[in-house]
Amino acid sequence: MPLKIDNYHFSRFSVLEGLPEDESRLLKEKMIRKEIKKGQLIYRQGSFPRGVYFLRKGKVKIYQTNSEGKEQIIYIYTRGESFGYRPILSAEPHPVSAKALEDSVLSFVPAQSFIRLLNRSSVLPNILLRALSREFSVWANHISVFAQKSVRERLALALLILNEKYKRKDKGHLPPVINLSRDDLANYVGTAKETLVRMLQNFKEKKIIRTEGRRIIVLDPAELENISDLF
Amino acid sequence: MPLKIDNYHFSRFSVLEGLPEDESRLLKEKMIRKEIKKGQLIYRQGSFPRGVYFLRKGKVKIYQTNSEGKEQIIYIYTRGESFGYRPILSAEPHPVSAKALEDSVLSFVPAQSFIRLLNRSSVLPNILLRALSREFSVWANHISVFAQKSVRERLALALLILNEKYKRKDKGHLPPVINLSRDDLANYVGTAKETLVRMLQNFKEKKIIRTEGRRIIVLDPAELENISDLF
DNA sequence: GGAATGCATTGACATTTGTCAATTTTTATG
DNA sequence: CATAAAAATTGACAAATGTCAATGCATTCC
Repeated sequence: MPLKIDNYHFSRFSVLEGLPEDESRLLKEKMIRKEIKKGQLIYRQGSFPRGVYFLRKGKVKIYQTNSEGKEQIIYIYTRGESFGYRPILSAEPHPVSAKALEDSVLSFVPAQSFIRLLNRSSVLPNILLRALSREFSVWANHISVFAQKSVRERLALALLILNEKYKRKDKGHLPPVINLSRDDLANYVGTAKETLVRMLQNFKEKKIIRTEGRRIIVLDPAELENISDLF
Repeated sequence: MPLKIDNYHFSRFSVLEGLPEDESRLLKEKMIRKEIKKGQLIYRQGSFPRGVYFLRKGKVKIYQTNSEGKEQIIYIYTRGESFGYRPILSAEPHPVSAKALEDSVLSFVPAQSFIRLLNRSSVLPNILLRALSREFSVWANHISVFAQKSVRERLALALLILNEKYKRKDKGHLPPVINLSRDDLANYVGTAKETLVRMLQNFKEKKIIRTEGRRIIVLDPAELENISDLF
C-alpha cells in the first residue's frame, strides 16, 4: 500500500536539488543566511515578494488571517523545502503570511537573482512546473478533506502528517514528538481550540496518542489511518 | 474596490492566448474537436492523463469522490479555460475526475504533442508557471473558506462565483441564470443537499435570489458579498 | 526557585449541520 | 399531454461543533 499521507504534503521538494552544478553554484552565491526566532514573521499576506526561501532548519507555517482575526494554516514547511517563490512567478502579492514555528535557519535568494536564473536555466522551469503541478493534487485533496471530513477525521489526518514532519533526521528510530501550540494545531485542523482539546483527550483515552505537556506522541498510527479514512 | 471574487477563480486562463503565431498554429494542427453530452465523463480520478483540453463551449466540473461515494467539486471550468495538463507536467495520475455539466465542445491535444511544444517553446513554460502560481492563491483561499466559513457564508460565495461563471457572452445585460442540480451545488459548497435547499429558501425569503424551477437568479449580489464576508 | 503570565483544559450550553423519511414538484418520455 | 422517473423540498430529530466562562497547569523571567 502506498502511503496515502504522501498525497497531503510535498515530501521535501527543494528547488536546489536537480539543478546542474553550475546553476546550483550561481544560486548559492546569491544566498543570504538568515536565522530567525520562533514566532518571527517572514512575510505578510498582501505584501510583495522579495525573494525565495530555503528552509535549512526549523519549521515555518504559511497561513491566512480572516476578517475576524482567525488564522488558517495552509501548510507547514520543514527542513529542505523551499517557499515564497510562487508570487514571484505570477507577479502578485503574497496570498499567505509566513511565520517561524520554531527557531529556524533560512537561505534567502532575492527575487531578481531567482528570476535571472529562471530565464537562463534550461531545467529550473521544468522543475518548478513539475512541483507546482504536483502541488495541485495536494491542494485538491486538502479541499476535499476540509469540505467533507469531520473534525475528528481531520485531526487524525493532521496528526499523521505532523508525525511525518516531526520525524528527526538522525533519530529516526525514536518516535516523533509533535510540538505545536493548541492554537496552531486548531488552526491547522480548522476548528476551535476547545473542540480540538476534547478530541485529543478522546485519542488519549483510546491510547492512540500520549502527551507530555503540550507535546504529542503518536502511539497508534494505524488507528489514526482508520479514523481519518483517507481516499 | 477590486472584485474579491476574482481571488476565487482563474478568470478565463487559456494556454492558447499569449502563444506566438507559429506555436499557436502548431498546437491547433494537433487539436481534435470533441462534442460531449451533459453528464459525460472526460477523465477519471486515478487514470493517467492523455492530453490537454480546451473548453470551447459549455461547463465542466472537476471533482473527487470519497470512499463513501460523496463528491466534492473542486472547480468548475467555463468557456475559454484549459484543463487536464497538470498531471502531464508532473507525470502523475489524475487527482480529480472531470465531467461535463452541460453539453460541451472541447478541443483535445494529445499529451505527446503538448510536451513536444512545451520543450520547444520559449514562452509556454512561463505562461504555465504564471498560471500555476496564480492558482495557488485560489486554492489557498478555498482551503480557508472551507476550513472556517459556515455553510451559509460558503453558499453566498458560491453563488457569487457561479453568477460570474454563468454570465452569457452575448447577453451581458441579462442577469445570469445559474443552472446546476441541487446535488452539484451541494457538492460544490460542501454540504448536504437538504441543508443547501434550506439556505436557498432563506435567501429567497430575503429576496437575495429568485428561482425558476431549479434555476437560480441572483437579485442582490451586494448582500451576498456581505454574507460571504470575504477577506 | 517562585511568582506572573500565557497557555491548556473543562463544563455548560447554544447553534449549526447532517440524516432519515415522507411528500411535492419538475423533467423526460412515449 | 399524460405518466413515469428523477429531482427538489419539507419535517422531525440527532449529532457535531462552536462559544463563553471558569479553572488548572507550565514556562519563563527575574
